[in-house]
Amino acid sequence: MPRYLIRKLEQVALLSPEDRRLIEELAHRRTFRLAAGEELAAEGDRPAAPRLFLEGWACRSKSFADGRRQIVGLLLPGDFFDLNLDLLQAMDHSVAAVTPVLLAEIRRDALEGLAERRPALARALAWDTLVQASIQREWTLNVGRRTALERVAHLLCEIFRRLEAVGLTEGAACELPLNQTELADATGLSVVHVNRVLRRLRIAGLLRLRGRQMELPDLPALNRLALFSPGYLHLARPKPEASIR
Amino acid sequence: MPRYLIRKLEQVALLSPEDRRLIEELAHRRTFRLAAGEELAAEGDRPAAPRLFLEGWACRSKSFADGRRQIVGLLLPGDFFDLNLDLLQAMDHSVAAVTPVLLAEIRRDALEGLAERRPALARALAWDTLVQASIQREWTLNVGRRTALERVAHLLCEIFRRLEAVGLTEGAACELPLNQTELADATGLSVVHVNRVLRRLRIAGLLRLRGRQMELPDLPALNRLALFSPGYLHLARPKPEASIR
DNA sequence: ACTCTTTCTTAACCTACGTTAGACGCTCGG
DNA sequence: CCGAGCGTCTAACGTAGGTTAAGAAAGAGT
Repeated sequence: MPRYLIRKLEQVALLSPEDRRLIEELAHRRTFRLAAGEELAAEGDRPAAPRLFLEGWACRSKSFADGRRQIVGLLLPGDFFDLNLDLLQAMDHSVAAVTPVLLAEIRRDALEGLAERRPALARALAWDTLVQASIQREWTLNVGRRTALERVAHLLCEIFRRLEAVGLTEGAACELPLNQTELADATGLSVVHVNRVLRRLRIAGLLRLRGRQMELPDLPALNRLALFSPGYLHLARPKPEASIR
Repeated sequence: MPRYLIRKLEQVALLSPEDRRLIEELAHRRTFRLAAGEELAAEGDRPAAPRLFLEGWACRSKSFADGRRQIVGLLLPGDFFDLNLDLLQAMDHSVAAVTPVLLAEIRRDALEGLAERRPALARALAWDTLVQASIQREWTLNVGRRTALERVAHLLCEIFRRLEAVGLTEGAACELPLNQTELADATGLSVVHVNRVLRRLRIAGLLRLRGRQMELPDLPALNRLALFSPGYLHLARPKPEASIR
């Protein structure tokens, strides 16, 4: 069931069969389904138990009273939300399902003493948390210093690479269940401008969209345009041709 | 020596004298000094041992080959850099001293088994990591959705509140060793525009600058202008009058 | 087949911010 | 005391991206 998580962790850690069994066990206890659009947690809520995304996309977002909204992160299959977040008093952001979602609740006690019992697994989970932090820094850079074109392109490159890491790409194609409003909120742009940028990418032959699927026919060119250097994802086996450095 | 860290942690956790002794011990082993402007780590470097900032300011930044640069975070006295970062292969960002800095190297083995030996302390350290992540999300929101005026104001509010948490404010005043270039890089703006915004804040009576000190004569008004709600800092005792929610 | 609703798309216009340029004042080394 | 170098400040102008508005497409439910 938690095959995406396992696939991701195995890119950077050697998991024993016992580790894999433990992950399965972690993830099997209690699973939930959410419909697209449903909120998992709202700003101000008391954080609940950590959860693992088994299927589907969600996003973290923060918003102002006047309606401005920023998506501050994407949660893809195999991602945790949030391993330790329940130490905090109140959520500082919301989490909402973008597509129908399947998730597993992780019981806190299952993680106790993990560092001693299964050090490789504990390290892999710590690695995942660090990567989430690194992605967050890249997003700050993205909205802070990239142009609109670079920004959207970068988001697409990141999504593709992250899905690739969990085996959810097919050739140059993958899912893209975000609508243009959501792309705008993730990049700090207006919907209209996102539309303009997508058109330019399409005309340049760098992007094809049909329904909720996207295809990136010339990934190296898109990576270059986006100033995408995949190092920040800290994956062990980056595709050499996907790198600009 | 690590009094700022202790002060910060005691806002949210009950530390036993033994915990405090342990922190002192952690921090005393090896200390370093860096001059203003020196780099602690560069993008691509292999991460070193975790460090604790005892005195002085530093910043994390990422940049492009064409010179664009984004400061993605500030490291203030009492902050860690980075508790677990040495699990990663390569730094995804740089860290540079903004002022002369005093820091302590934390030996990894000192943290082993901490969860069992000193659970309250281990939780306090995990809390600190989570707060860093929360701040990073707020920065993404800041550069993504706030106007230039709000952005700069928000940065000032955050700096003030974080310094207050470690006891480094005096009345309405605190240090601000960042020059306008650095403020621009932290907010995703140009230097010229930061200057314009600072002028507006000064004229509005919300900011007074002399040398490397700033004074915020009307903090509630500045908080409102900045859309600053201190919840994301997850401090236990927020000043009620400093909140807008 | 219909509406209802959401999403996408484009055009016309506007503004918040960036860019370029230069003046002015520190401070620090010689 | 001088200049070099850096940081601050301001003005003039340019542009990337926002806003408003409205039509076209695409689903979703009946």
